[in-house]
Amino acid sequence: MSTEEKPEAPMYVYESTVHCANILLCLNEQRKQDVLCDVTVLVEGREIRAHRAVLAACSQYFSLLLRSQTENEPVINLPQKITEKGFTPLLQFAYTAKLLLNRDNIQDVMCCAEFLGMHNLEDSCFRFLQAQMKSEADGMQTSQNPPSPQSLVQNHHDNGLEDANVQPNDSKPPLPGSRLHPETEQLKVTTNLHQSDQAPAFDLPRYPKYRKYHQVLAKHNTTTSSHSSTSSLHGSLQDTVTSSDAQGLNLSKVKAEPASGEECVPLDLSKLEQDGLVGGKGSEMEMEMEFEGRQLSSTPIELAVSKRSPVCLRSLVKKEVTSSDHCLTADLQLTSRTSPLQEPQVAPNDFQKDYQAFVGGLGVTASKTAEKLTDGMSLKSLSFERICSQESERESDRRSVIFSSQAPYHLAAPAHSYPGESCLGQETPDDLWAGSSQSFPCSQALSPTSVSQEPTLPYRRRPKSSCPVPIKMCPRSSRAESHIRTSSSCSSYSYAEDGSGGSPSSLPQFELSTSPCSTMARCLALEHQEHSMSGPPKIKCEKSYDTNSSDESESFSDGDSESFPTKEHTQEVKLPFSIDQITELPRNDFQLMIKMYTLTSDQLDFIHNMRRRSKNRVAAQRCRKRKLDCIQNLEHEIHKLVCERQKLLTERSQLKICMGELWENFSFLSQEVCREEQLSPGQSQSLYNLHPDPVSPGPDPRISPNPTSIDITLTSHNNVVSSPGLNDCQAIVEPPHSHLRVDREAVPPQDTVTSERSEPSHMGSSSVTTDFCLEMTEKCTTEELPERN
DNA sequence: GGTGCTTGTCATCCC
DNA sequence: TTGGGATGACAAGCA
Repeated sequence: MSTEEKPEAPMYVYESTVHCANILLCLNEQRKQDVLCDVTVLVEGREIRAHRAVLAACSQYFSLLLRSQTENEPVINLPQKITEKGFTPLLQFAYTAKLLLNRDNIQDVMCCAEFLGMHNLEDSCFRFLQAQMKSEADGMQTSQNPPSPQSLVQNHHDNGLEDANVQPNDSKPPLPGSRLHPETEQLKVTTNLHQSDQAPAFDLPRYPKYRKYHQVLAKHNTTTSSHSSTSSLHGSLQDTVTSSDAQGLNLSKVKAEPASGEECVPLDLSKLEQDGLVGGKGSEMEMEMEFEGRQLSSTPIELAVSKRSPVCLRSLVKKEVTSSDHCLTADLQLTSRTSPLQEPQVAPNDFQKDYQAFVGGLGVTASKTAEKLTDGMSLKSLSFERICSQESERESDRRSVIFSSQAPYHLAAPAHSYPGESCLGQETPDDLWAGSSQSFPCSQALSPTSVSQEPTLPYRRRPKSSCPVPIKMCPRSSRAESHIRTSSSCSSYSYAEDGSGGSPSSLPQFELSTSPCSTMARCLALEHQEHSMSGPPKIKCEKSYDTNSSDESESFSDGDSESFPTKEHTQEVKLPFSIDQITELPRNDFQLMIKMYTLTSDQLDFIHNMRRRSKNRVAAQRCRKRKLDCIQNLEHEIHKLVCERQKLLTERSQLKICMGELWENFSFLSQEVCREEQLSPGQSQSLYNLHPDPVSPGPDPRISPNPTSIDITLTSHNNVVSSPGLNDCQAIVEPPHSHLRVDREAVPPQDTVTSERSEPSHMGSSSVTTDFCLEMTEKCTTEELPERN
């Protein structure tokens, strides 16, 4: 596949199969020639030749090192901590976007990757691809307008595969520089995820049951966040691994590892079963790109599917340690199998050889890809086979996508799961249909695991609704339905009424309610087709009344016979799907599912009633929870307000004390000033001129220039401050309601009250201070008045 | 048997 | 028009 031999071949064909580092190589042939094979890396004394640009681009370590290194220093001696076992796969990954991991090298690879700064290997690869496609689309827009990855993904969605999770995580346009160091952005996203997924701190409700409900809800949210939050991947995965220890490595759980995790690489699950090469789809992708230039039809889907199966390296290590004996081989599915480097156990020499051949003969191996296309099984097929090995292979592609997209939702549900049902792979074909709700994404949300986990709780257990039971339908009879619910059976469709685990609102069905179900509907369709071929297994979905059936019938005949026709008492509704499907499918999928079957009006009524009740049940639970939250919030607000009021009251009392002291001081100072005024009238005049009233500048001619004294008396609420010189001058302040009387004129004293009240702005030098006092007093009184009232 | 709590359901409104 | 969410009211089970 040497590009030298195929100069006309688009460069992106080559780069599309390699790691993002090679984006540097694809710019032009000249530059590529400049950077090829110019560095020798010494790993444990062994020489490994590599491209300077590749090294620099794929590793922060090399990037920094080579930046300062001259062309005359073609040898890089890696530290001892970098082993050949760990470095070789990484270098191979840099060229092929294929990371081969096994139990022997994974630790070394992780150490090397961490040391070299090769984070987000998968992400960088996806970004590379997207950037490539985007740039390519931009370049060819005038001639061909090739579909961008986003549009392809959109088309993919429009085609019905609207799995929200089946998306490349780099749907955003790549940022400049994000190709080489995408971890910055990814870390940001991770942080946001972590923040947004933080389980809120729940205030425990007062009521015991609600408290229990909230506790479980909080626990669930924590669990969910741990699953959705990258930073807590390890812990959650540990739980997962622990739970799956009994069954070995749970592939579905592995597949459901969040894709946004740092230091995560996608895992080709097929490697768990066959330690050989896969990536047929990747080859297919490459071949399409190579042979048809911009034919990317299947690429985004493959991208999406492969993105659905990432697994964290650390998680892999844990799995390796705990349960897995398989050789794990990470495969981005974006690479071809062209390079012989991709043998799982790559000897260093082989690698050198291969990678030199890779340099010189990249194009040569391309033809081999086509030959190998049919050999390898894609991630889709294999994972699907792993998950649903009983399914026929005639629709393996499509359905593998479906089930691959499904699988994570089993993980997305809280760590608890049905014992023995957590792995789809364990399902029998019958389970797949009759128990389809078990494999149903949302059904996990309603799994009565909490019941099983809390066996002491005397709640009504919810039988496996996925196994439809006979249901007596009493259409349009609320009473009857109420009996159905409250009877011993309660049952076939009621949740575990512990208010917690079985509470739909407390479980992640809302998080899962969108996309997976559409695929599930497709599954249903497929299942339906299958079962149509072998005879529709008309499942009797009939609500049983268990031991109280006689009582129930009595109750019907006693009190409820008026509310519905008698003939409906014993009417049985046979439904071809489970209760979970009725209640949990999204609207479109639900309608789609209904249209698949020919249902009678009774069946439709029953289905719609059940669905409505289910929805309303959940809504009621949410509503009550909200109500309780509101009450709690209000109580909290009240508590805060009471505390604040206490604080304000204390502050006000302190202010009163301060005000009293201020008045005393002011009065005393006024006395002093008045005495001095009496001694030196001229100074008083100058004082007036220096401190004019801000409202009426300049001394009022009617005011005597020589006030003898100012007597301020605060008469409000017994805070009376009298000056010792009442006889000399009077400045009476009555703070309440602006009853302020300031008399600075000793002569004539008889005018003081009226004149000052009518013209408060003519208070001269003391007016400023008096205004302040007035203001403060008014503030005090106005604050106190409402309290008195 | 009365009471309080919890939960499911219905009716209704609204989007 | 239909579906669904929100919510008050009611009924039943349970301790």
